[in-house]
Amino acid sequence: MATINDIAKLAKVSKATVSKVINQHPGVKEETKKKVLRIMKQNNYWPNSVARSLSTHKSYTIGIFDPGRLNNFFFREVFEGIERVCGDKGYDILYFTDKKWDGSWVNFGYTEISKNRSVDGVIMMGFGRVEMSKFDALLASDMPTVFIDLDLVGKNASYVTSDNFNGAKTAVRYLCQLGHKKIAMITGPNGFKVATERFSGFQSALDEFNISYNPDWVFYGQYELETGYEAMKKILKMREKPTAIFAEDILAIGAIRAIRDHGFSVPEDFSIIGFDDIELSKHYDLTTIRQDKYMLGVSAAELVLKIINKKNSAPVILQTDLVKRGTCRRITG
Amino acid sequence: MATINDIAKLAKVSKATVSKVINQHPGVKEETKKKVLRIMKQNNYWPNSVARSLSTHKSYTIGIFDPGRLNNFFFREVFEGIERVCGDKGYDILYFTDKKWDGSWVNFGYTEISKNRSVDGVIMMGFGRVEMSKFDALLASDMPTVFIDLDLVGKNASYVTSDNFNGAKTAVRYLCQLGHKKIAMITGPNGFKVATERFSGFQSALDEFNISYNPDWVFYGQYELETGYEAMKKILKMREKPTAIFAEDILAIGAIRAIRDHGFSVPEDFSIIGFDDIELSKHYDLTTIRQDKYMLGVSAAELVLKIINKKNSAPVILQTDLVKRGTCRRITG
DNA sequence: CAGTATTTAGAAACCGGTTTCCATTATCCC
DNA sequence: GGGATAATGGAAACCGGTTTCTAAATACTG
Repeated sequence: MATINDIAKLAKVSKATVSKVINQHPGVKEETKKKVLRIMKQNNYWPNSVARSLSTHKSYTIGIFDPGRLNNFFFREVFEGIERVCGDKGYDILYFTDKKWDGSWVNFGYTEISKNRSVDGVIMMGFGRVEMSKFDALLASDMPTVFIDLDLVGKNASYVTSDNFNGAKTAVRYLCQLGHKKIAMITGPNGFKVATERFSGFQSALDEFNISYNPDWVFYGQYELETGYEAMKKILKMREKPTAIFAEDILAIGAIRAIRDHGFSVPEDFSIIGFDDIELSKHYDLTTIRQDKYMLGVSAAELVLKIINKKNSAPVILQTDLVKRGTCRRITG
Repeated sequence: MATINDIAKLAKVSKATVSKVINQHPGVKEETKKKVLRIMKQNNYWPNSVARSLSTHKSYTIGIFDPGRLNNFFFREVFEGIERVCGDKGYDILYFTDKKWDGSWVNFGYTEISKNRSVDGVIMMGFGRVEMSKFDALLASDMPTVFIDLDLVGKNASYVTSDNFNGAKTAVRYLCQLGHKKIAMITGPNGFKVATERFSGFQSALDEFNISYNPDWVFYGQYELETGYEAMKKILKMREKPTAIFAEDILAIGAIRAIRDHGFSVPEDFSIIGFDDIELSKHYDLTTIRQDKYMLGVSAAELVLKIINKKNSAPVILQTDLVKRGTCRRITG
């Protein structure tokens, strides 16, 4: 492949001049610029990214850290949103893999890893609220950073998330409006930001309707179908049972399966409302709160590009929608 | 961050020596090596990847092209397999986005794009059998390349795929063994390699059981639920109906939904067998042929690393499994 | 037309590494 | 102890760009 030196020779100018033409710097006569451009075109020349990165410390690359492996149901859509925006702006995506370092001494955190590759910014996704100190250096650094679903900010760091609180509140309010007074909640790991916020929304809606909340009807677990299934099994054994259940989609689906497996049905015996609107939910006709996952990715990418370009970096909170399908019914009394 | 020059100064040696230590080249006295290593450790130094790439033309990075956006149900798992292997070997993943070039003149194909970023190899996924000439340059180049589900080979190119022919054959044979003689097939776009192979497997199994195949019972379309749904609707209107249907999972699920929506049931009225074993299939209790998507990713990554290391590059064909669930039944007569 | 201001182009240093090749030093042998 | 040989370390070139700074060429004054 042609290099800048080849082009310089062919155009009988110095590489400095070629570089100026490439980068549209002033101080090159129109005539020479034309000549250089012609030669570049003839040779299908484009400056080498790596060399460019070395001298500019920029790379037209956005890094992604995703060590927790963002929930399968989410990943693809979020990634697609990121990809769309990055592509449109000419950026590629560097996905940092979990490496097992060869017992080498280096103690590289996210900042060092990112700088070592000269990425222009990073998107952090799939992190829980664990070991927050791991982010200190990154937050303090000048590396443009956007967290997905983790409300961390810094000089050059911000975040995007769905409005989990209001989304959950809408869900539970909807159940209340349908006449439900006994509402259970099954949710994710206790420390997770999203789970915490949704739980607050749950409580807030109940308050609004003057319903006291029963701690026995709140279950925590992993974001796995089994968690919902097991929690529901417990509910089914209770003397006093709730009439409705609020749970993230995959947990809600687990609950539905437990209900059916035990000879009951939805929504006749229990109303169920989910959160997320994952692909699967349609197949269970699950009424749920929709998060726009694609938009989450789009927003994250746009935000990191803004930070890179020194524009405003206010966090982005995406609104959610209530998607009414068939798992909730009105009850009386 | 410390550079090689800093280390050289601190250790009172030349950067050439530091470089030799880093790369474990011979010709450095044990004593100096120890000293240099100590200084490196003290300064948490690790050589800059970009600079390294520039001089070695290697980057410890695998590129991925995925313009067709590999089927949602596949992408995540395949990607995870790739990621696992790359991570274990110290490679990161560069995901090339679809860029809209700024009307610039450059006419860069996959080869140029890859070389421009100095990736060590590329994995091509989500491509159909369209415009094969786009791959000519890449196949002829020295860029280590692995195609997923596209049987292209070259000096430094190979591929991984599932054994679609035998997988399909197993599926249809299973139906035949259950007594079915009237079998329909719904499949993907006509030009796609995987669709073609599966169709051959379908035919081959029928031959084996001396069953003539009815062209009216073969449907092509996109890999979308609706395709299966619509095809099944047509089947339901036929005077002579098949008793069993073979279709890729998402199409099979579409068919199941159509069957149910029209008041029939599975497997009582129709036996259905799928192909892929996507996440959704469990939820429909779909009997299907399982492709190991994670392993597809693992194999692709391992293969590209082999090519990079000048080891053998024979294509990898993964075997499939019959997963018996509840959508097929034995019929008599 | 000489003197000054402005364009324009290029030389050189730099980004942070690797690698070749040569000079020095240490080791070996008789 | 001197000469040959092997081990060691560094200078310099290179990878392919960007950027600064200065020199040369051109244009503008009066």
